[in-house]
Amino acid sequence: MSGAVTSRRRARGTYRHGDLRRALLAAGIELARAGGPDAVVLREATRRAGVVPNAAYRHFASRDELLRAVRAAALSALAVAMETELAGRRRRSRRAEEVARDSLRAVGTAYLRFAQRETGLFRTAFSVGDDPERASDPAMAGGSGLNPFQLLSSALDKMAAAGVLPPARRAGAEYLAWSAVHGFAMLVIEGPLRGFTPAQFEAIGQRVIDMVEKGL
Amino acid sequence: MSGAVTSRRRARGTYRHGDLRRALLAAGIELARAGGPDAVVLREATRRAGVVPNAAYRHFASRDELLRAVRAAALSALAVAMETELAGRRRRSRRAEEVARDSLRAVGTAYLRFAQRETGLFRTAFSVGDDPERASDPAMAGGSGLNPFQLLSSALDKMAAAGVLPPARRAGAEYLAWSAVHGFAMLVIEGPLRGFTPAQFEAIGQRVIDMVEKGL
DNA sequence: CCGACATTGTGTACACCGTCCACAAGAGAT
DNA sequence: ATCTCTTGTGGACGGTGTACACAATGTCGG
Repeated sequence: MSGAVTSRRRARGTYRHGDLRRALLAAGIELARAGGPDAVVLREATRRAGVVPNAAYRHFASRDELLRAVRAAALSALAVAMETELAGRRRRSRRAEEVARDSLRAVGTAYLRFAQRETGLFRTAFSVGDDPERASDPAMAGGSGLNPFQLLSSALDKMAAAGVLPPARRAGAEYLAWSAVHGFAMLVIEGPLRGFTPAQFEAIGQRVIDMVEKGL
Repeated sequence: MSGAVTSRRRARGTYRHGDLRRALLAAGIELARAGGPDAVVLREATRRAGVVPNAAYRHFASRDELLRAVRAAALSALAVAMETELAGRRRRSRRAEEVARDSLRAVGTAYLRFAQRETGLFRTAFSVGDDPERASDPAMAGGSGLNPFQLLSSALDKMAAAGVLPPARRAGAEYLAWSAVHGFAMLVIEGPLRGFTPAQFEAIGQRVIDMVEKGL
């Protein structure tokens, strides 16, 4: 009984893992996806990577730092989802006003759908505290290099440029739009609105976006 | 060395505690107030009550059940804050429309201020999953017997009655209003908007409420 | 080629957590 | 006074994050 049975470790013959940081991050993401932030447990990630718990400390200073890395990946995935939704709406060219409005709707809709489809990642992305607006970290950006917050800002800029959003109300509009959509997502995911069917979610979600568009 | 030194237990001479459930709940509330839901740790609560960890299991089936009780208390405190804010605005009598609008603003403002002042309790109230809409539990109501959600509904009813909110848009309006305010609170408390000063919080919070009023 | 050195994974250990089980101390009814 | 039910105690187990010493491996200057 040397060492091949106890757990499912040792699929690897080499002493060195080779790509442990990435493996731990991938395991962490999988855990977050399935169970949200609390499910990101360091020991389980190392187990999945086929490595002893302490090995993680060569790549992350603490469980919390691993969680932050997972969080960045989740934000990045959200950014990609937004970009995809945005691209899908650029079909035929229409009036600039309509395009601008549609950008905002695309961002909001992608946000809500992501929250619904990737609940664990969504919760992980927002249930952890981070330093304020460390916006420049490319780890949480999408293909365009913009993170979710910046994508929203860009949509609002477009609205302001198209004259749909009065300049006086442009400043801070991110906060208003984000608040509404984010709050709705949270209430449905782990709040008192749990149990909504996907259809209800979609319908009321669109009404939330209507409210933003109208009330901004 | 019989038993009087090790921890700070045994301020009590009697074997029976007498009011352990309440003591544990009080300790749990204090923990939640100071550190949010994760800080509600069963063993610490028993320590503060001067009792051995397992004693808690005579009153709560699990840590989770203790947490739910704390959560109910937090919701009740929020309801009270709303009621206070509502009462404070009923100064001179004005037009019904204005009163109705003001009720909604009072509910929203109280919500945000509570989130700001009692951050730990606020997070506890909403960061834990519960069965959908177990609305009738009086443990989470305020002095009026209504819980926060019901207070919001009542404000919206008032608006509908006063003709400020078209009947067609009354249904589901709770979700819209709540989403906006809740989302803002979450973003400021533990999201990317952390670091806002109280003044910013108050100012943008009022704009969020403006948006709701206008966009509903 | 080979030994010094930096990197990365291992082993052992600790404190803390939630929870299970058997048992003892008291309260209340008969 | 005894019987029984409730409530607190003691001890244990498996799980977690993490600190420390050590071993295996890669790297680089000679």
